[in-house]
Amino acid sequence: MRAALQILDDDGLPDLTMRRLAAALDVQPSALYWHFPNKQSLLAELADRIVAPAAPPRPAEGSSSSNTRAEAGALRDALLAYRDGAEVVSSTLALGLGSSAARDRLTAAIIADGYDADLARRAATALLHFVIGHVSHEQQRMQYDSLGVVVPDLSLSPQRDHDDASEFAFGVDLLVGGLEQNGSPRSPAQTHRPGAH
Amino acid sequence: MRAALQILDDDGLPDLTMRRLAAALDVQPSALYWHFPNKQSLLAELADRIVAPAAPPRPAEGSSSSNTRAEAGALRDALLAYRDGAEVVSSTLALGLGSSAARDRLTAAIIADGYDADLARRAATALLHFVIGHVSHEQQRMQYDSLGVVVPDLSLSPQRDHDDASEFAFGVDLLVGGLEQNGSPRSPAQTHRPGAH
DNA sequence: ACCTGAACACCGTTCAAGT
DNA sequence: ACCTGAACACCGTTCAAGT
Repeated sequence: MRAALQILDDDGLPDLTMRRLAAALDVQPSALYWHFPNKQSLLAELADRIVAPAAPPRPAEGSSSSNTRAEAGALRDALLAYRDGAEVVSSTLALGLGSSAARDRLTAAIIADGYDADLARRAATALLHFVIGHVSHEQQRMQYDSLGVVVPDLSLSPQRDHDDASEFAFGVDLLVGGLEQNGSPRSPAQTHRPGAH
Repeated sequence: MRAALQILDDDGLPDLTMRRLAAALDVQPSALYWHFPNKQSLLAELADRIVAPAAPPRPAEGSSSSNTRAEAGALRDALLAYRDGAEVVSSTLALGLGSSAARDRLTAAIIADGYDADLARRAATALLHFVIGHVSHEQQRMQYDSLGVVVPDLSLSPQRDHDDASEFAFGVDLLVGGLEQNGSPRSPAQTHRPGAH
């Protein structure tokens, strides 16, 4: 795991191959298959380690939706801490393998902000998709910037002064805003569009 | 492109290799490199074709945020129309290659619902991340379901009756709700958290 | 318990050469 | 203009065999 995180951070996810990892450990590639059934499970464990330090400052009651915002920010920080961190978590998230910790933590934060558990779970899913998508985008742009690739800036985009952090906060605010108006804190569970099913 | 979409839909993105595509066209793999500089650009063009039919029903003025909701739904449908469609678009989205059509169309829909252009662009980015993340998740679950893989259902999730469509609608509603309270239609541009930089 | 050696069945990409 | 042939430098994974 330590060696894998090293390779990931130094050279990126595409270079994190079983053969390269084996070489870093002075071992034959086949040796890794005694410790992990396959590459996917190795990545899943890596994802857990990346998400793990995403502990939010502290649970605070009262201030509106502050726990949710803090948790989203902490998760972003955790993903940004390793190169291609978002991509690693994204790849394992869909498999049901690992990284449910991220969703669980977001859910807990939303509940701590006073929302019903079922609503919280669904909102956490939406928030998680946004967070991973956004950070993934950030990191891929970083990679292309560092490679000197001229990424064609969106042709008709006049100002590009919103930096990543504020754009991230904007997205979180949209979701939190929707949350606050949909099921307001301490209200019973309520579906968003009655009769939609 | 036709052959590539065929392979994608029949066997999924992992099986869409240059060699397999060449074989389907009765051609040597190297022949493809006369038509495309590399695999990435081939995928980018594929992504454009997948997103293309995402035309929303019709622009309607008046009903609150209906254009945005319709466009998001149309985009979801387009991604679902091909196996691993979301993954294809996701992979090219970050590169700045192609698939800016999706963001542009979402932006246009939000503007049509009466929002300021700058706000619309940032909201479209957030919405796009959610849509792609959600559909990507849906499709990966499909793949594992069809393979008979027992995906460990979230341990402490009592009811799992919200189907994908309604969960998708819920996420869209959250973002649209946040949009409605943040910068209400026809109001001038306004930052979300003054002094946040 | 943990690893090696050797193989299997693949990849994307390049490039001289053909027609 | 469009393609072949042949190669380069890789992949993930399996499995008998070693210690």
